[in-house]
Amino acid sequence: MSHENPNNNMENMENRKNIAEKLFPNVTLTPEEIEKKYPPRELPEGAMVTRIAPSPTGFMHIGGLYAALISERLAHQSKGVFYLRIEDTDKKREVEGSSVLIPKSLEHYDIKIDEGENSAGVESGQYGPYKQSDRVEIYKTYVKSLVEKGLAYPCFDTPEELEEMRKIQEEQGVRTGYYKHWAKWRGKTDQEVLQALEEGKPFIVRFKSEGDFENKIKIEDVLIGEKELSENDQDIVILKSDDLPTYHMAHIIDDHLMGTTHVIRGNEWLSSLPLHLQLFEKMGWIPPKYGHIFPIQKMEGSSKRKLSKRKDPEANVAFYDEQGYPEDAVVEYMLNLANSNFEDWRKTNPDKDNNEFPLTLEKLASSNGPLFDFVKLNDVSKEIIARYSASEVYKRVLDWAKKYDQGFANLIEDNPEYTERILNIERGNDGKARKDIAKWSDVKKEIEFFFDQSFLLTRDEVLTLLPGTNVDDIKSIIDSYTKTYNEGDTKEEWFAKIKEIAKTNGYAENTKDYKKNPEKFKGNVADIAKIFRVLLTGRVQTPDLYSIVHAMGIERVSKRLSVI
RNA sequence: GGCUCUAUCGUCUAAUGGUUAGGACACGGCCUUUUCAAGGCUGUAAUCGGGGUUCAACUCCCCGUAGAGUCACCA
Repeated sequence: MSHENPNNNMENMENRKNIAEKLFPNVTLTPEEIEKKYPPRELPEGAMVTRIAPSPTGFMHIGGLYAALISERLAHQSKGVFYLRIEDTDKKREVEGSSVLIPKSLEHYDIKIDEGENSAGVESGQYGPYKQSDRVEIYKTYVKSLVEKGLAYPCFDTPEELEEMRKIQEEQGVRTGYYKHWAKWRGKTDQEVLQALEEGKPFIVRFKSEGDFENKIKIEDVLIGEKELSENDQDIVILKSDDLPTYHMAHIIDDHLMGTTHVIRGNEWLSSLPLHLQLFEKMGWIPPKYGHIFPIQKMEGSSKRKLSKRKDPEANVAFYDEQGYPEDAVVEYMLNLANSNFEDWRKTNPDKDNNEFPLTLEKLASSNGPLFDFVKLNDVSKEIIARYSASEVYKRVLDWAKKYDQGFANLIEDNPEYTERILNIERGNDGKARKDIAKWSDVKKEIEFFFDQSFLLTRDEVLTLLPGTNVDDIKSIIDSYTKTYNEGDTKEEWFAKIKEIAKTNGYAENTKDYKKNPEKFKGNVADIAKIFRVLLTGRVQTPDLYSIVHAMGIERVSKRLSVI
């Protein structure tokens, strides 16, 4: 390790080359050759190149979708590129077949990737391959050159030795890790390394950090702002014993080669940012801008915690599809979390596609670990569904039911016109539509009673729903109704007749009269309506009765009225 | 535990040293009304605590407290 003698330096360089060659006998490429294949992107000024880079370890996490949505909007609004890169360098945690879930989810939410492998398995883009396991030659080439330059070194510690070291560090109360004098193989002579290699010991490659933990460096995060963090002094692993790189190394190389300008990722990465910046510097590359977003959290008892893959079904994006939330609802809810001015924008632009909303990093910066709020999601969703036409709702519900409730799917598919008529009740584009459907799984319980197949009401049940009402009165009321009913009546005409029926049967015509002199009446007109409501629907709370009567049709109405 | 980040109504947040601290969701009331929704009007509700700096602090600084993240041959 002499720096004084130039001959020694020359000798060291030779030795390192020798070591690198022995480490990677099959690597024949050079960094320069690789760089040539990844020319700078030709994009307009200010265009952002962003990516979503998940590891295929199971289902897609809602936080991943959130980061993807933000990244995609930023890229496309700046006429840039958004791409998907699969980071499958952890073979132990990889879940077979889960990588396809990612493009599937993105496509489902209409988050368009410009490059990467889509759900059909077709890869597009000139900066690939977009799956890290297909890029091992690239990583090894760079790692090899790092070893040649003396910026990385092989390490032959066994896991047991590392465990032992860690224990000692914990006992001594010092920082754990592979750094300074703890970095045993960093100080070994070339001869010792060569010998270990000779013996065929398995190795990993570590980055040789020249950082000092006591040194604070200023880092610039596009979301959090300028912060001070300690310099990295850990000789982190960059190449594992299975020949695959670690995340740190792989993402540095990929983001550089693929021309990424902005990395939007979870803030669990913030503490390793000094390391990443250091790696970029040592590679001689300009780092992208980093933005760390806080995780979406939920309340558990009285404390907040990150949405957990294991405990929380809502952490899985598939959950929202199962529940039947329209994609737009999930997207708009997330846009609202990302930029709180989204709501105002939506209010002033009710008909615009949410893609037109200008998402900004500035507004995103203030989002600090929001709590997932189902009530709010439901509200957003209700507003969106209220704007759908009956036929759109029908189509969406049917699609959903075919996947998650086949029985219900059959029911409404057998009665398309009837179902649409039902769904059209109190639905209009005047902004005053019913807002009682938040998700497709709500629809069944809302409209079930319309269908004879799922409607069974006995006389006794009717009477328990109408306590204190005389059976003869009910009969008489129904009788007057059937006699005066006219299919062509308007809502006003129809209700005038109900009032008339109330009057002739000793009920108050309107609530005001009834409230003035309750003792003079058997009840009021609301009670009359209630009788029909119960007989027709089996419940005491329903949408507008006139609409129900007309949606059901004369035959069904008569049949239901005849139960008594 | 070390290091780091964060802190405004119950929730999501607005207010880049000067506002009666604003909005949305939720909750309550009233109006409308054949029930329920929807709609209109309206109300309750917040700057974590303590010190500074300043004429003036939600805003800047320090110390607490709380929450979160991270400390792997995982990403």
